[in-house]
Amino acid sequence: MNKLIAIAEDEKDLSEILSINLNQEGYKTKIFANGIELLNFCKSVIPDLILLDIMMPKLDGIETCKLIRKESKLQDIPIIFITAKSAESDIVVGHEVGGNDYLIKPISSKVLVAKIKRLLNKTKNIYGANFLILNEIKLDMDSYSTFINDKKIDLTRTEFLLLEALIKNQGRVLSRDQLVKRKRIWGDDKIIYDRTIDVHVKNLREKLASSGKIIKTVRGIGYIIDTND
Amino acid sequence: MNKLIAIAEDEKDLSEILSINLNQEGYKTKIFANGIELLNFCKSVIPDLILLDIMMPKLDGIETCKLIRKESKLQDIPIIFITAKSAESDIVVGHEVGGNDYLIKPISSKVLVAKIKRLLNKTKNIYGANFLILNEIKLDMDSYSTFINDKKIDLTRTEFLLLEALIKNQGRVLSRDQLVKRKRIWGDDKIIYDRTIDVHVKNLREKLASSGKIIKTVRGIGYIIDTND
DNA sequence: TTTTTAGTTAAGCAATTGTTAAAGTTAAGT
DNA sequence: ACTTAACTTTAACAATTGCTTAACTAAAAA
Repeated sequence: MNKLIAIAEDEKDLSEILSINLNQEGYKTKIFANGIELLNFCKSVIPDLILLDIMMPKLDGIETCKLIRKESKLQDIPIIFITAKSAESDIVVGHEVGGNDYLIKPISSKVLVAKIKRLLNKTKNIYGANFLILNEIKLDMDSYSTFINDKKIDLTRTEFLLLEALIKNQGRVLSRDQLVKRKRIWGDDKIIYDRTIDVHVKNLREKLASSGKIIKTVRGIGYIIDTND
Repeated sequence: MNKLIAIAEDEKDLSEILSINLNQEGYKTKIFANGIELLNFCKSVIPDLILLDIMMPKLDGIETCKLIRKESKLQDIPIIFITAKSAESDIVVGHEVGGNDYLIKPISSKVLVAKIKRLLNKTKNIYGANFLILNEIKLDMDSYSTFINDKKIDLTRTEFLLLEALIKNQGRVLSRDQLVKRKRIWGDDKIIYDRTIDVHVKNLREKLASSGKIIKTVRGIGYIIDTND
């Protein structure tokens, strides 16, 4: 089924380009000049994803997001904030009010589509799949238990979630910085020294024994799961 | 995915003709009357290629190009200058400030499309994944790994990023100075002796083995990737 | 030939990562 | 509330990697 993406953005140039790009990828789009228009529309139709510019007249993105998250029918819709290059603090606030991701201007169409795809596919997988499997490693997402060749091993909560993050991003390097900012592991505002990751990785490798080899270090960048060799 | 071409040209007749021609070829276009308008737009959206008239009111093509090349997010966008028949010197200056190619008025639509295709086809994406491909060389931008004929080779972070810069600017000489100032490689304020580049290039060539031949030295100027011969 | 520029080498040094142990934290049981 | 145990985080130090520089050689230009 064709997904509907709502775009709330007052810069017409930008919203049109976004819309064209998304249409080409097979998404339907609907453009709104501010938060009020968007919310009005949502009374009758529930979009599958919302792009929300933070700086907007009448009702800005942050306030709009807060209102969306209050509506039980709308509260699980993925929201991507659009923010100006400079305003790093926007990202933090965006997260706090329930944003799922953000795009920093100028926006590349590649990044736009990638983020949207990621979010739309994610919501699909949340329901149903309770196992995360990678070769001989199996994570039971319900019981938080880990198996290697169906033999149970004990991981702590942090180790388990770290391994989950790495597996879910298989083939992509995750920097310490990206890892340390994971809400799923460290909540909203806890600040963790990035080298803490190294210790967890060390312990993970140890507990995974020979399977631990798949956690590779990419010097100068971060860690990655790589099953080749 | 459909590419967006930005046209900065004050002669409305010409920009419309260019736009129509490109639309027919399946490109999206956006017209700007001068450099300022273009740069403004680029604060929100990154075009895939820019056509830049040298003679423009407010902010001419050369100055516009200089400003684009200073922005790390925009610095690798292919730029084609549009210049009047007489002004041969424009071509030289255009190259110096980082232009990739030029079109001389009157512009034939055949030449226009050919030049654009040549510049855009250099890097193709496969599977929507983040690959940078040049002949037998493939860079996986997610895992920071490099392949030659699908065989993995080990590059260090710096070598990888240097190769990325050269490939993204294929056909354009990058001076040691330009390279040494790349934020993506050396961050904001690190000062590097420019001949350090030579050593990295030497190591790169060695690791790329026979494929290393494509990194050419342009004596007195810098390095370039050139796949001819 | 002289001068300039680029290629190459190797050593010192800086940056990054691995590892350990101790201190801090949390949670559960008594 | 106290104790204990398990886990997390940090700090310190060791090991490693690879970046940068300087010095020398080779090649090209003047």
